[in-house]
Amino acid sequence: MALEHAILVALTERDGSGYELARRFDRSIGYFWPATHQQIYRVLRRMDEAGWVRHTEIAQEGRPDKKVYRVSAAGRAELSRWLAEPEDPAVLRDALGVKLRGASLAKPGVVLREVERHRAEHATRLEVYCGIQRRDFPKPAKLHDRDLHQYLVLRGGIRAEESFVAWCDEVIDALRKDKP
Amino acid sequence: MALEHAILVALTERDGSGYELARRFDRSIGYFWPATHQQIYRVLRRMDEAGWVRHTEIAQEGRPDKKVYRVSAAGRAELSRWLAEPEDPAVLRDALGVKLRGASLAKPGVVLREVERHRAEHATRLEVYCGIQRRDFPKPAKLHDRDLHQYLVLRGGIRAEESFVAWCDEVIDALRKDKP
DNA sequence: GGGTGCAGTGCAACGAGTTGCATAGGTAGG
DNA sequence: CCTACCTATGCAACTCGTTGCACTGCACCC
Repeated sequence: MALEHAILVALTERDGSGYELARRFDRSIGYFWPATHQQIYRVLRRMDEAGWVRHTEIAQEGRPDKKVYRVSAAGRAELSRWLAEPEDPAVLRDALGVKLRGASLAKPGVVLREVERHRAEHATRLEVYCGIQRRDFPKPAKLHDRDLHQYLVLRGGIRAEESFVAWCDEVIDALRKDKP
Repeated sequence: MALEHAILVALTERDGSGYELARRFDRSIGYFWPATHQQIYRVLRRMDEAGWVRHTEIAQEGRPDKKVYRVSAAGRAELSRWLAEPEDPAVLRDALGVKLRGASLAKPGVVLREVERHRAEHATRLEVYCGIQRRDFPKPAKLHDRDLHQYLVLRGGIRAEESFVAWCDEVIDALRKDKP
């Protein structure tokens, strides 16, 4: 139940509408906590009812009105309560592991090709993250507080993708050698 | 929708009851596709109705009867169909990233302690996986087919935990230095 | 002129996963 | 002796997340 809190963090960084939050999730927080606009709208309404956020309706020309949300004092209190609360460590959940484990039940090469496909996709993500790192954090040693935290989160994404790609390479190599 | 397929893989390796499958998930496949006994029971019934598995009721003394499931021809067909079907790569989803991003909104040290806690838990998991590796796969170069696949899946778990622990160390180091 | 994409909100239905509980006898430990 | 856990199944209720759709109007490209 952390989408509420992910939204609180995002809104603390900057106020925004549901739509705008969904875009931001696509580009940053969503790398670590994906969410669709649907989910965000529903949760924002719930948070509004709970008093964690307040909204201001903004009339616009040519396009629909929007509701811009900001975090209330209660929301900030809830966020700092949650930050201090111990969280269960996340678990892995990747169907590729299941497929690999069942690889001998498919035609030869089928799972190998799937691993290669996943490798390519993760390598692409890694490229994206590295690009962000080069562009936004060229001098990591100088970073403090918020900027530092954002950088470290990105580092987590980079490390995760790197290790996934390296694993794929190990798997691809082993599967090729196993087939004479 | 891969729990069905995870169960098919597990049942192909060895027939079993719902309960027994739940135990096995706790100890092996569940490292990559966690599932509770509840979920497994429900999905097994659905799979039975769909004809992917068949069950035999086995009377026991002193304890409840059990239903032992085995994969049918239709189940094997479905499994090989699924294995050949491209899967969307898994996404990261870890609340620790959200907490880190919101670290400056909590009292100093609160998030640092949480990262340390997670590091410890992931290090423990890593130890468990390494133990399994030493015990079950002392000579990885000799492995083939099923054994090789199982080993490679385990390697994925090890790499993921290693990289998570390394990231935690980077974060802990950076957070300590940032606080004068 | 028609398709696509963006901005903006939202409903309705579904599927996946979690939690609490119930039943029932056996076995182990404080 | 009582608590707690193990084997074994299952119901009920819930939360969480996904997918498909609807409406409006502008801008862009072919």
